[in-house]
Amino acid sequence: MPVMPEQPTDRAALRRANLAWVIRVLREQGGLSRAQLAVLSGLSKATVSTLVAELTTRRLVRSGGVAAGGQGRPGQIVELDTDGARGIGLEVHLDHLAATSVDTAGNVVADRQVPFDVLSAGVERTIDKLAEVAGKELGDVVGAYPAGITVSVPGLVDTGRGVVRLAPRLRWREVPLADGLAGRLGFPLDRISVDNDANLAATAEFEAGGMRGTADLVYVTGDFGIGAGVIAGGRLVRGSIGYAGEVGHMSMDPMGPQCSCGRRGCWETQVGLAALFHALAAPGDPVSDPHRSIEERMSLIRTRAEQGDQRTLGALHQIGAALGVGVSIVVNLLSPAVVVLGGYFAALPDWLIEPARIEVAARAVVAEAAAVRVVGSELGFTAARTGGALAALSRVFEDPTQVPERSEKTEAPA
Amino acid sequence: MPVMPEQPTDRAALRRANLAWVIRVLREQGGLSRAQLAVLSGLSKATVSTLVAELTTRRLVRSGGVAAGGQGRPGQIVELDTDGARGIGLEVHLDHLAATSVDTAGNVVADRQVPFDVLSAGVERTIDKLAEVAGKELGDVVGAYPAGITVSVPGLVDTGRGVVRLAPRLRWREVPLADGLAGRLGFPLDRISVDNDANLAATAEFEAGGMRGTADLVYVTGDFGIGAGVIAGGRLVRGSIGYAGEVGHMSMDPMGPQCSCGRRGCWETQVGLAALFHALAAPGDPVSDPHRSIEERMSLIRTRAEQGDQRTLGALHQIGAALGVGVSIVVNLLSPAVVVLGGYFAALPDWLIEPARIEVAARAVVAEAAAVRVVGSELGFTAARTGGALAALSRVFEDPTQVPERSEKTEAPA
DNA sequence: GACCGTTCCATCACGGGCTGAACAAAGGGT
DNA sequence: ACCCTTTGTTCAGCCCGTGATGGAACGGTC
Repeated sequence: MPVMPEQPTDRAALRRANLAWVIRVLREQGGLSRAQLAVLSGLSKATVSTLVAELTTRRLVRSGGVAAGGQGRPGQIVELDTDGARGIGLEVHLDHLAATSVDTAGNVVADRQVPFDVLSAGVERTIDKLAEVAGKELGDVVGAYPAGITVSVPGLVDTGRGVVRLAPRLRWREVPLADGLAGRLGFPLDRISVDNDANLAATAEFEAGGMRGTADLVYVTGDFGIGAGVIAGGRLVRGSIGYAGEVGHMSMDPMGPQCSCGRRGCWETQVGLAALFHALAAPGDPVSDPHRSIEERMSLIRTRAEQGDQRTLGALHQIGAALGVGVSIVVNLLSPAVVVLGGYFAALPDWLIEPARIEVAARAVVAEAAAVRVVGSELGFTAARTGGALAALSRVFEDPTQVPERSEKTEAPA
Repeated sequence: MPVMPEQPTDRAALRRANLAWVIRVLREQGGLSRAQLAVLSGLSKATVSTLVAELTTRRLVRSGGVAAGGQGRPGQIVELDTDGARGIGLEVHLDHLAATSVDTAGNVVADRQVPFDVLSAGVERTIDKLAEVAGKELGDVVGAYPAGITVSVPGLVDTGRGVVRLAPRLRWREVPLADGLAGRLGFPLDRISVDNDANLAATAEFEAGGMRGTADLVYVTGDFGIGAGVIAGGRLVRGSIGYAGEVGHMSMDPMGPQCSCGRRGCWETQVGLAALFHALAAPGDPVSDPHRSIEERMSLIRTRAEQGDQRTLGALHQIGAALGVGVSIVVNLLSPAVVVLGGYFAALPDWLIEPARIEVAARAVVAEAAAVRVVGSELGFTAARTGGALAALSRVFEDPTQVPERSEKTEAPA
């Protein structure tokens, strides 16, 4: 039985939609006067005034001075009240836990990361520690409304129930993460969600950063595993069971090297971190030393590339080209405006991304499709948790009425 | 500047949304009483009654007898009035033009196909003939409201302007098809649209047929070229410039055969019709004879396969497996619930689809993803124009108020 | 067959939200 | 100073969904 795509609308929903519209347009266009909002929306000035008044009592917008220039009475600017609400993103990673808060303008206002060995701690103690980190982050949200918490996990997630179905790198299976956090934090379960790291990184690029508002965008994670987050038509593509974006095992070469999954020539064997280390370092080379941090090893590689080391440059070029071949498949299938390369790809942009661009351009079906932009992520390794924070905040933009009203008395009289 | 995703809502939009909801739910669930509609929608019975009354004056719903069983007063069934509106789908194909009309229940009520050589006729005379065919189809729409016309074209389309950007097989480039038809037919331009054949075939499978309502669905065309139509989350994925679905030139094997695009190992070289004919027939074999129709040649192949011809069976198995490898890439990226194989794939289902299924299942990242169903299209070669008709009709489901009101006097008194 | 309970549907006064016009407010131009 | 322009608020009005009420239709029961 197909699920009904949209709910029928009553008056409250009408109001919610219009409040949400005002928030969205202010977020995208910055401060505007009521009159400008009325023109943009097609609603009457009276309606806009009441909408702004209601949003003000919920501390989602505030007065932002007067508009300069022009003749006639200057408009009073309405802008986002960035102190009104916060979204919180948490991140579970193999070797650390992290938390990030964003305000309604999309600015990161707090970020903390603690080293943590998830494998040796096990599931329960990891959730304990994650709740502790989240609790501190919630403590930093002083006057603002904590809209929600979204946890980024490198694995397959049942977003409906907040359960991590399978995260091989964490050795997690069927972990009820949202429940665990809700219980430990005393935070409402329906405002806690869990999602895949690639999906959230794509969300971050879409909602904030340089690619903001790009409705068709693909984010590719670069780690030992390769994953993708797909945004099409301004919506995250999850697939029928929420497992979209599993591009690491695309078959790229039937004669290629053996993959951990048992098959040959998966994309991961060509462009994964293991492939990078294998291609540019002999055994014993510090670059291959698993005890060093990824950042440190990236820094070593960067130094060698800058010094013109031939083996390093050759390996990077080869991996960049293979990256481009895989990206071209995604591009031809989905025709995004931008492909954002994250993880280690973004750490070595000068040597990986240009070869990838060339390959993508050469494999575009038509010239226009070659106009796709292939860029490194500006958010770097914080993309996933930033995306989580933005995703948590987005519920406010969809339904501003869930934010509690405050006493209107916030300004001192003259 | 990002386009504002949704418009602000005024009261008329509220009404439209609720009218549209009633139509949609009746289309998916069949006839329902007002009371059932009220429970399903959460709206009051009073509101449902007024909605039904308004839809009745527009001849989109009608009374459908009384509900049997149960105690209390039996409900009066409200059902779609299938005579109220029609969607018209046109199809431009290399060797024929065709038209199809569907009623609001999704039934095909008229279908005509005329042989036509698009290449020798040229653009203008093709549009002339297409308008003639469309005019006859419009003539069959006697009392019903013709909601719109959508033309299926095997090529890249600017759906916003109704222009065929590039259709190599038709040798068309920058053809303003919607304008041409509107002028010749005297039909309102804003109700004529043009779309890619794979997109429309995917729409047809999504809106009608056995896969109806499957929100995540991929349709793969099987012809000389290979294309895909992608539906994700119940929405057609067009990509940033409308060129999504160009899967024919996915790089499957760096050492594979030369492709017409200049590269090696494109998927098309493995599973396109040319690959099929090459694999299972020597030169001079009637199966390779380009003067015979595709249907005739498929029939020959089917006969040989049924007789157990080893070369035929081997070739089909090999192509089916290559089909599965490509499909697995799409499945891992998008995680659809169903992949529908159309074109010639659907004409040889017993020999192509089973090997494809095996390959897809073997390449699924996790067991649940292997649950994807790989099926042949039931709509066969009419999928694209049926999808066009359904797409044209869908504007009525989105905004029922565009259908003109009629005099309420339709039933004879007792 | 009369009565009752149940369910369905239409009607109507009510209320919430948007609208359009009128009006006060705040600036620039002459 | 005066006028013009533009902004934002106020208010009566309208539209649409709501909840209550009551008639209608049917099964069950005595």
